[in-house]
Amino acid sequence: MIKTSRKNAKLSDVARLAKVSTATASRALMLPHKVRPCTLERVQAAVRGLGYVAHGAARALASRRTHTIGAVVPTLDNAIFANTTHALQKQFDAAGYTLLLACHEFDAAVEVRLTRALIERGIDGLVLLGTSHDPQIYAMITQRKIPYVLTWALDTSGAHHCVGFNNRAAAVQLTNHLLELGHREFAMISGVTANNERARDRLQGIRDALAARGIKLAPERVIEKPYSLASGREGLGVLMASVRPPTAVLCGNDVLAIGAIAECNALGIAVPRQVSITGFDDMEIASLLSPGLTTVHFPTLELGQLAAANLLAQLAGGNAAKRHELPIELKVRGTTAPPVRAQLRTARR
Amino acid sequence: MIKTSRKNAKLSDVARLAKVSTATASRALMLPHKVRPCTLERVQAAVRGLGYVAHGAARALASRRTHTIGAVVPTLDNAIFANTTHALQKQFDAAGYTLLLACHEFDAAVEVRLTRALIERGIDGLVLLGTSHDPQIYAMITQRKIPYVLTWALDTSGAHHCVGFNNRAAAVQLTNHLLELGHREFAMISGVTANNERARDRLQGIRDALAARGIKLAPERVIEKPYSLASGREGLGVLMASVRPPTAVLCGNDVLAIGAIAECNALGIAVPRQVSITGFDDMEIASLLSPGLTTVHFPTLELGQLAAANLLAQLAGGNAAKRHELPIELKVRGTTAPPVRAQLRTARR
DNA sequence: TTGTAAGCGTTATCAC
DNA sequence: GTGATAACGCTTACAA
Repeated sequence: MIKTSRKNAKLSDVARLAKVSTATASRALMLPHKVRPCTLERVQAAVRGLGYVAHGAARALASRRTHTIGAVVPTLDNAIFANTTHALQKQFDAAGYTLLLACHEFDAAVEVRLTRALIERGIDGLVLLGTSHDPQIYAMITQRKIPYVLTWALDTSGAHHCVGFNNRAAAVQLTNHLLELGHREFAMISGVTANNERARDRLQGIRDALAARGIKLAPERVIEKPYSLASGREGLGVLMASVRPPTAVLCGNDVLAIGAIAECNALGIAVPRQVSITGFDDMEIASLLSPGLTTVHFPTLELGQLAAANLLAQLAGGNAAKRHELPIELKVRGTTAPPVRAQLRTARR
Repeated sequence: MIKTSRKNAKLSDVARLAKVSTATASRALMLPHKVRPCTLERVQAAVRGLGYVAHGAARALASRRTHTIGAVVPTLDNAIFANTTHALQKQFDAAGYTLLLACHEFDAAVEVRLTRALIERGIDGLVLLGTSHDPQIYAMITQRKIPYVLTWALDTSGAHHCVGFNNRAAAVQLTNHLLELGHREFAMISGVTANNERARDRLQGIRDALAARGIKLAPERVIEKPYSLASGREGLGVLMASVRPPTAVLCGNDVLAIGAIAECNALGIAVPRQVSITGFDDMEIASLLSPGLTTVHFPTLELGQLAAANLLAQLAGGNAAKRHELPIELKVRGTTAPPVRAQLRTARR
């Protein structure tokens, strides 16, 4: 049985037991190859014998590195962010870094506060989700020279490292697909666009793609709601109750899309025969249950991996790409025929 | 414009600018009421002027508190853990603590390594998911006297603080419901039970409830697979292809259940007319799309909140409950009639 | 290869 | 209420 001493062993205890100086003991742990094998062995034995665990704060204070990386994300309630965060943690762990996590729930002021808290705790690097952030945040990390990477969206200024998706292009692609199917009556159930350039970019992409065909997205055809199933249901209800219901409803993310489909089911509206529901984000689950669903898939795990790799490269002093765009994938499933009313409307023109 | 000095301001800089000692400067920040208002004002002005941010490592070294709490969870890929983690982070943040997060992906050895890493980084408290952990983990946190709380499951030994669910009782409840509907042919698609007492408890609860009625769960009626949609599909396929397919399939979690339903759809098996699919965990999404689904709901957000509160109470030296069981909820939706074959089989006996 | 010793930036214990 | 000053436990020049 291991003897449990009153106090936790310190490096000096290890050094004494191994009959070396604290400097050598430290080296044995940090740079094993810079120490003679037999002394290394003695130190390691002492470490095991005492159950020594390094004191991170002391180590950080002396070495000026915490081996900790911060991540500030909107929320973990959304699978896409949870996945990405998971991937981040995994990659960082593999590189010997621990993850400090904070969720701001789409509140810009909270984001500033949380970021400040992380910096104060001490982080060697920072992952920020999205590109639009309070100037205070950029000021803090710039002044303290903390390496960072923006994820999910792509920075247009060229000032920041970023690895992400082109949300606008994704929206254009999805909209064009629907246009080719013959749709002309569009609507969107969008996430809240405030403090969320991903939501804004998606909405803009749709507007742009439609504008290219001379179609305008009327204000009453754009519903902005928080990401939730209930929002999706409500949004669809409002849209379909209007005098001129749309034939194609684009949803800001998978949760909204699922809610919209559920409401269609509840209202007896056939999908996609009467209305096409499409959306952004993963939706593996949704597509399983509603096989006709067309979506834009974003590889969130790869995003996390590459974002982590980018930041680690910066930390290693290597040459990390300033901008890395990940490809998205349009997943067309089920029917290719346009909804009934879309055909009628188109024909009438 | 704020002047950006070459180096980050230290407390001694603040003290000099405010014309006080570092001791007073420190007090002004830590115990504002122990300092005369006018000096407090001077210090605060200096802090603002210099953009001073405390050095966490130095602070932790001197005060022996990191204001950081660690959480080791299986994964964030599963919504239930992501939700709980989100709630934890939120609660801890509100109390001035930052969250260090690690995911072990159901690997016991990784869990030990990650926990050690968190301890090494310095944590004031620890949240562990589940009750079954490597003895090394308990040894480390006990020896270092780190307050901790076990979550999700309930500790039976009484040795640990825990706040969680009675997974076995939940399984009994769900099984009894199916028994009352007239089901006699049961099967389970379980998660991997190794290193997962939640999965084990659920399986055991089903076995117990059936045994009480003299029914045995045949080995070929228990399929153990990782939590994934694909697993659910495969599992159901195997079960229904057997010579004597079950009428009631209990799924270890929502993801497996959704997969099972999807496979039913693909195979043309009517749910719940030909087979009842039920499961554990949230399933708000699944139930929206397959209204007949009966599930056991676990309030994961409340769990996170209460677990955090328990740990914070311990940290504050207060009296935290040693064991806190959260109620689960059986959500019966849709049909109450037993599946067709179940009726036939029962009648034949 | 190893040892000596000077920090790292705070907090906390004393006196005053 | 405030100010010296000694920890806190480790890393890292610099010396040997």
